[in-house]
Amino acid sequence: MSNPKQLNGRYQTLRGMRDILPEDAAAYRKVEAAFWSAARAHGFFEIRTPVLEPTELFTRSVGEASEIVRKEMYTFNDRSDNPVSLRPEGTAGVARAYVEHGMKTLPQPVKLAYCGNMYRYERPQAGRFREHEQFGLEAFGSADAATDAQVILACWQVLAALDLPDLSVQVNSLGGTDSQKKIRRLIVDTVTPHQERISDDAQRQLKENPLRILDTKDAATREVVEQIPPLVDQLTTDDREHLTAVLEYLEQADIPYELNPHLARGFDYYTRTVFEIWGTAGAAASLAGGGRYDDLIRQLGGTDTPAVGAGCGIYRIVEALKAKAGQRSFLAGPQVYLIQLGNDAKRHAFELLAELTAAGISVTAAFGKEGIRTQLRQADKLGVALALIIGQKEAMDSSIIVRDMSSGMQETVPLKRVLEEVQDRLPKDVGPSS
RNA sequence: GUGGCUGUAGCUUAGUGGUAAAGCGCCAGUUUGUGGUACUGGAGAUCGGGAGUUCAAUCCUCCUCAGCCACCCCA
Repeated sequence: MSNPKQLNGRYQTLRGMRDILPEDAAAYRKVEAAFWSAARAHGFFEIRTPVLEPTELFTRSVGEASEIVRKEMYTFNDRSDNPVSLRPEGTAGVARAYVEHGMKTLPQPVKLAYCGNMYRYERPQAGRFREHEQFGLEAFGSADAATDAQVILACWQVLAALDLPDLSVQVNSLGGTDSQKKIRRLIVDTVTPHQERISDDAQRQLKENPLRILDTKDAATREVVEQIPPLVDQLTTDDREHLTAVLEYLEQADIPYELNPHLARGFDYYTRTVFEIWGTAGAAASLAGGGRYDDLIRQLGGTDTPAVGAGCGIYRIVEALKAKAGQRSFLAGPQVYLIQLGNDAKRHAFELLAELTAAGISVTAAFGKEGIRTQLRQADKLGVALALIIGQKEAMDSSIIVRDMSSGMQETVPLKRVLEEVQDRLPKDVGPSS
């Protein structure tokens, strides 16, 4: 409908989509590495599921009435006219895979980790895009509170490993199936008499998903919400004990948490424990969120299986990382710059390139450039540790100049010995990231 | 989906009702084969797109698209 060419006839990314440039990509790597390391430490196995799923998978799991399903899904009919959607979140697909592949026959709990792009057709805003990368953990087949705590712990450890300041873990319980009914009833009964005072959004929520009213930002609505009696009192004894146990485990692991009775989540499938981890920007940029979903597997056609999981937004974590005082770039450029002067030298240089790269050394060269000054200048800008200079003279007697870029000291060595000379002089601990 | 602000070279910005500047970056050079400083030159903008008003619009009006911010919601 709209013209795809916006920038003077050139193409640009779709709304809410963005290129992740090398600088940020390096930070993503860093975060992903921290995640996989924690996932491995906690015994989670990687799973990769499709980006595209039948639309019904999400309407069933995330919820027909949820904001996400109502207006934020990329939904369309494929060429066979089947309604399909880009995944708006990760849990549904993993849960589907658990059922589809009969993972109930594996030793329980089955612990799965994933990392991938999620899609939501929203209005872009700070920390929110239409495509975003998320990593997550899901544990199926354990109803134990310790499993809830382990998922929270794992997320916490990822963020802590990245040394993010001022993290805050928010925990609440929405109750199991029975208590949740009572809680919804209580909210509706308390708020309804004050309907005129609450916002339009809240009135809609009251009908569609009363739990959502809990975290309203509207001042007037908030006042009404404050009148709701403590929800903890509505929990069944089992639910209350479960919550208490989760909190006790968190304490044991030294995780500073806050019991937040206003915490609710936008997916309908949550039962009992829900949690979020906030960074310095508070609720406005929750870095991670998740909870227990004991009914989901059955709703998706599997046998009754308790489960708990979490998802974390990588870009938000990257933002928090970059905001840290004195944070340096994670970009790792090449270590060695190959300077060649003249055609003979260029041939030798190319041979050398093959040899050094095969040995795992990160080498770069600008073969189109001539002139030593230009090439040195570029080597400097790239911040390489060493420059290797080969000109006519060196090409003739099979030698090469090894120049240390920070000290300016250089030495001519036989071509045959370059590899070891380079290996000797490169800082050992600093390798290319990845 | 709702509301507010914004839109000039790759980036950050200046500017005028008569078709545009600067800094950074990029490219090339500053007599001999050596960088980080300095200097010189060059490339690069249909002033987001479209329509309108006008003799004339980058500058005025409208529409549209995009970006930013907030709400809804979420990572």
